[in-house]
Amino acid sequence: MKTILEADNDFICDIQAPCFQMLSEQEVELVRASKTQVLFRKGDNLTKQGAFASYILFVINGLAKQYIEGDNTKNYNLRIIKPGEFVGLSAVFTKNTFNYSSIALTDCQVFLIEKDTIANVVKQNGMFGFTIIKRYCEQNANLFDTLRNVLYKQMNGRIADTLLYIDGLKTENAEVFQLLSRKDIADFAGISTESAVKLLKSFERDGLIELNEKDILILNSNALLEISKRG
Amino acid sequence: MKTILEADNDFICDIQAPCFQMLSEQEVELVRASKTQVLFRKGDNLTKQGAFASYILFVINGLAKQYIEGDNTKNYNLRIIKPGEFVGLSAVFTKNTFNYSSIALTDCQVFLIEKDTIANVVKQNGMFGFTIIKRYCEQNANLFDTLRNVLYKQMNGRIADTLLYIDGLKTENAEVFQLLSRKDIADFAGISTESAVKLLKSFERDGLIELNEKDILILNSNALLEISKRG
DNA sequence: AAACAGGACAACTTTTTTATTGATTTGGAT
DNA sequence: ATCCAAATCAATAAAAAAGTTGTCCTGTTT
Repeated sequence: MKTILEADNDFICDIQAPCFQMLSEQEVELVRASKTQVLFRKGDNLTKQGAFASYILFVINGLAKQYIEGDNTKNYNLRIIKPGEFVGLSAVFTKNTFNYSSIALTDCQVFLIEKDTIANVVKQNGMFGFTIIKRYCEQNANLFDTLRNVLYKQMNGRIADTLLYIDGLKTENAEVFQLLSRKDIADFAGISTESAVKLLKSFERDGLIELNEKDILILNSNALLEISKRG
Repeated sequence: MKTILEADNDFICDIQAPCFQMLSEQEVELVRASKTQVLFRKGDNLTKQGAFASYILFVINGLAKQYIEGDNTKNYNLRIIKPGEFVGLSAVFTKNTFNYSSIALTDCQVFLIEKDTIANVVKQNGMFGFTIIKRYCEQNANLFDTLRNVLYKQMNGRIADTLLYIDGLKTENAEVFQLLSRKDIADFAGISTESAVKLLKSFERDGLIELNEKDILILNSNALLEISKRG
């Protein structure tokens, strides 16, 4: 008997995502043979910082949150992982362990591909390798932005940044703010929850944003951009 | 700078657990070289059903819960994982993926050992292999009990079983019941949460147990044993 | 030294989750 | 057809978590 978890496996995850289109029949077969599909429930960890990474993850649908864990309970949120994105790319080429954790914000269909398989396909297929490298570089560039953010900006700039970033996801995922608590937002900005709450209220008072329960509407993105730039 | 996550790594996890005592200097070195230590926070997944398993986990301290995921939201709890126990033994020898999920009930210091390493050490050291097999068999035997439970017993028997099982953990972990919700208990017994609540109350009325907030005191274990046997 | 950014703490409110209870339904066994 | 075990549903209560706000403390900047 097939459980729901396995059902329609072939149907759902036949490798239709754009980035797999450039693979040859034989290469697709390689990937298909080594992959496994998993339903991560809301709240499940997709990756755990420090755990061995023998595979990469490719998110088919659902949203997840990638973060680094510090001491005690201080996490820093790095990004929202969207459908069509990879998690754990660095595991393939260098590091043997995940250097961040990630957790499902909604149920996520994900498939896992063993790193040897990806490595082999990359070696065979330059074009595929190219897109992988490109993605990896993008993530890397974002890391630099993040670092700059933390190093040089203060509260206002950071939270403005955070709001603009998350707002950018709203086109594809209108409900994204509903999935995030004030603590989540604070952890994106790298400030305390209380400070985040206060800043949001003050932005609202200044007419920059509007708070509807958990949803946040950006009223004046130029001003926010300005605040973000000013730091 | 060392983060708390890494600090005292060598100190905490030098392989002092009984089951590693029988390893030679050189074998310990093998394990030490391939292992990584991770702090799983309360609520983190130690394993995810269906994900690739390239390592086994050894719990140093903390408690976790192992369960199988069904369709929708129906989970079945298999066991409480205690310090000194392995998770994912089957990954080493046969299956390439975890066939259950597990989640930390408290913060857990765990170390992860790559499966190749364990396999090699087992091949070298018969005595170590023996204890690994022994543990594996124990887990297996418990699985049969579980199966029998599900197949042949009804509510009363199942919840009596569950209570006796969890109560057995109280000697080492007095607070174990505090870590479990009524849903957790229901998922151990494989019944609905509401039924679990009602049965617990009825057991209390009959003087078999005493409910103090989340803690449960067994007053008449013989009667519970009887109920468990009767099924 | 004064001003400021921002975290920590405490008190409190609101929201969400968990627990509880009774009523109703379902699907087998008898 | 009837009885029973047990799930489901619905309403409510209780507990826990999240959000909010004000005050205070600390380390920097000017």
